[in-house]
Order: sequence, then C-alpha cells, then structure tokens
Amino acid sequence: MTGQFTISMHILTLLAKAAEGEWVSSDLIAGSININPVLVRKEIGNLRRNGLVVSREGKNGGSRLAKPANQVRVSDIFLATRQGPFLGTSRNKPNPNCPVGKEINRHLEALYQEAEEALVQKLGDSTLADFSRRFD
Amino acid sequence: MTGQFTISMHILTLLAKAAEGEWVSSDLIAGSININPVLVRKEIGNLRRNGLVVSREGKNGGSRLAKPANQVRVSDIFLATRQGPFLGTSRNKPNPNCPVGKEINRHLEALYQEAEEALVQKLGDSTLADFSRRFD
DNA sequence: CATAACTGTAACAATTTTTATTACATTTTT
DNA sequence: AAAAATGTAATAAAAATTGTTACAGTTATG
Repeated sequence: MTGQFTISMHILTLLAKAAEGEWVSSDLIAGSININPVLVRKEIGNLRRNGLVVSREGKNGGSRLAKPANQVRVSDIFLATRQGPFLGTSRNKPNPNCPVGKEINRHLEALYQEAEEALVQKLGDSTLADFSRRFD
Repeated sequence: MTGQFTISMHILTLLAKAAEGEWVSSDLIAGSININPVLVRKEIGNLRRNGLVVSREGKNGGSRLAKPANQVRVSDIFLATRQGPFLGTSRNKPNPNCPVGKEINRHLEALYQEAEEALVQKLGDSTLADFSRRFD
C-alpha cells in the first residue's frame, strides 16, 4: 500500500506547487518521481475517482487539484490510496478446529482497525498545503 | 510486514494460552496457523531474539513465553516484527533535479514516522494478556 | 547408548504482488 | 491534419513473500 500512497503524495505535492490554473502532464510528474508515466496516469485515475484531482485530455492536457490544498487532509489521501484493510492483509486460513485459529482473524481485524484509526487520525492533523509547505 | 505480525500474534496467543510450564512445539503451532512449521520456527527465532519467547531443543522441546503475557504490550510485538520502517517502503529514486523530488523522501519519512508513532502508541494500550483474553 | 521427537538453519522453489512496458484508441489544440 | 496529451488493456519483468526440502544438532527416554 505504501507505494501507492507515496506516489500519490508526490503527485499531489507537485500539483499543489503548480501555478494556479496550470495543467500538469503525467510525463512531467513521471520525470520527477522517476517512474513510468502509465503508472502515474493510473494513480491519477484513482485520485480522480476519489475527487482529489481533475484531468483534461488532449493537447496541453494534464491534471490539477480538484480543490485547494488546504482543504485536503493527508488522511484523505491515505484513505484514497488504501485498498481494503492495509494492516491485516493476512491471507492465512487458520485451523478452524483450534479455538485460537478459529477466532484469530476476527480479533486481529478488530485490532488492526483500532490501530489504523489512530494512524488515520494522526494523518488528519495535517493538510496537503502543510505538507507541500515543507518544500519551501 | 503484516504477515509476520499476524503470525507472531498467533504464535504468542497460543503460548499465552498454554498451560504454565508447557513447551509448545512448532508443529502444533503450525497446525493452528495452517502454515509450514519452518516458517513458525523462523518467526519464533525472531521473537526469541527480541526477548519475547524462550525455546528448548530436543525431544519434548518447544517454546514458551519469556515473561507473563500481561507484561508484553502488543506494541512490543509490533516493534519486534517490523523490520525497517514499515510505512515508507518507498524504493523510489525521485529525480534529484526536481525541487520536490529532491526532498520528498525526507519529508515522507518524517510523516511516516509520526504516523507510525501514533499507531505504536495505540498498540501499546493493550497487552498480550488482553488480546488472548478475547478468546475466552 | 540407540532411537524418537524436537529445534535451527540454509538453500532452493513456487507463488503472489508490485512495478514496468508496449500498444493503441480517444481527446483537444493549433 | 498533425501534435500532444490522456485512458486503459494486455502483457512482461522484477521483487517480495511464502513454502519446501534437507539435514545437522539437541534432549528425553526406554
């Protein structure tokens, strides 16, 4: 999951730093992150579906923030990039005949959820504007 | 990272539930988790190096908790199983000629660390004893 | 003291996930 | 019409994770 979040933060920081009204191309972004432009477009697609960016096709096209950077919390970005529970990707199938095995996934999920809530809350303390200000 | 933590929680819960003085074999544990005993032994090796369990070789050998379950915080287990920063596994090499690319890893690491601290603190609220009590 | 039941660990294999690439249809500006 | 973008599917490559085999070492016990 971290990879996607990392890329999304990078993309959004670039967009936050772009001039008002500028459409930033996936090629330019890919050059900064140093990854393939297709991955950037895929990730932008996800951000777009989550209402964080808008894009324009065609010549001089590109993407920009859908709303001001101070109205985007870092937790919004986290939640947009995580797919399914990010802790607890246990695809273990414990033994249902064991009293512990039978119930552990349920209990772990509860634990993961609590932990993740704490993490999300922390990420909600700062906005994309705060983050991009670190680069000044 | 989650896989290791999940397995370790499972192992330690079984040990916490074992009778006082009992040595639990990796085969029994593997049967409950439904994974290969070698993986269990590897994971136990890590827990042992982190002072959470002790093991005994030879016939009737196995492992047990190194200290009472109420003296083990869940965060101790998390910290024992995470190797390197668990958030921020970005092996991206952003473009150093870009003002954002040049600094983003540094800033993201700071962010990840803060977030992880919040998560660890949350996990420190409960002990292995608390967790294993959920199975009663 | 021989055997059985364990642990510890290395080497290797298989699987799954992540990341990258290619290709091309579509959109928009000029 | 040409150029410069996005969007997306299909596929390939690389990396990470998980599983397996093999075997040396240890300990209890008949």
